[in-house]
Amino acid sequence: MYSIAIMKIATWNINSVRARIDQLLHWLVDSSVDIALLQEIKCINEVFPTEMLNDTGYNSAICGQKSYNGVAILSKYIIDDIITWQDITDDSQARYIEVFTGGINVASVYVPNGVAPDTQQYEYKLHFFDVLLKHISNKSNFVIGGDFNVTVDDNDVYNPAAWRGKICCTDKEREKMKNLFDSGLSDITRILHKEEKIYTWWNYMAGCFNKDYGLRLDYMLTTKDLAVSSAIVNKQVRGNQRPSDHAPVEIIL
DNA sequence: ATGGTGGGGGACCCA
Repeated sequence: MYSIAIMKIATWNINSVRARIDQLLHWLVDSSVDIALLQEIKCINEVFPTEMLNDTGYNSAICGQKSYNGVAILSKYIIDDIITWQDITDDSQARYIEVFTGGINVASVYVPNGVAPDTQQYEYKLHFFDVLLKHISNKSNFVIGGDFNVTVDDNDVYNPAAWRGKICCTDKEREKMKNLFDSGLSDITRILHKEEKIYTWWNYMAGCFNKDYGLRLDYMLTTKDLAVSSAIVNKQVRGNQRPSDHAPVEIIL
């Protein structure tokens, strides 16, 4: 059963859902988001603001963790068939949740940061991509959004020369993203905005947002059986008081 | 110049 409705699906690394619940509710309403994919909720399921979201018209599926990580999916539609990373791997970090809602399969992912090449965390990041690729291969009617912590090319980096070889900009990480694209997932933001500089994350430090010193780390990837009419970065949300360091990416399906 | 900010939780870890 394929959806023929027009829907807005968006991803946002919120950097603590409890610190930004008011911003979340305003964004959902102001942007008319139908399905929201959240990362870095930084709380356990029991203290996620499920009731406030329900009062605003959203069901929640949560894969939480104390203090760090944590992902969730909010939907105006009924949520079925919830799968978390812990259901499909022996990894205890809360970085992936997948559901069926609004007639499509949707996943929210928070790829490890990786810290720097030649670290254990970097190897964990590369391995995470391999496990993710294996899990999502051959899916259809599928949208996966989230913080992939990788730039695909120089148009995703404000200062490519300075960032070359640094974390989020290494060849090995970019190869993992290409593997996802080769498996049938479309980088819909880039497809609809070729050759543009696009960023979704700006460091809190040194006024990076005001200088537009950013990276594109957040993506909405869609299988080719889905038609997407727009994909934008909502920079207004990054300009809020006490913002997340990431801006949402919003697509219309 | 190796700084700067921010969230979690209550000293440092993570980004």
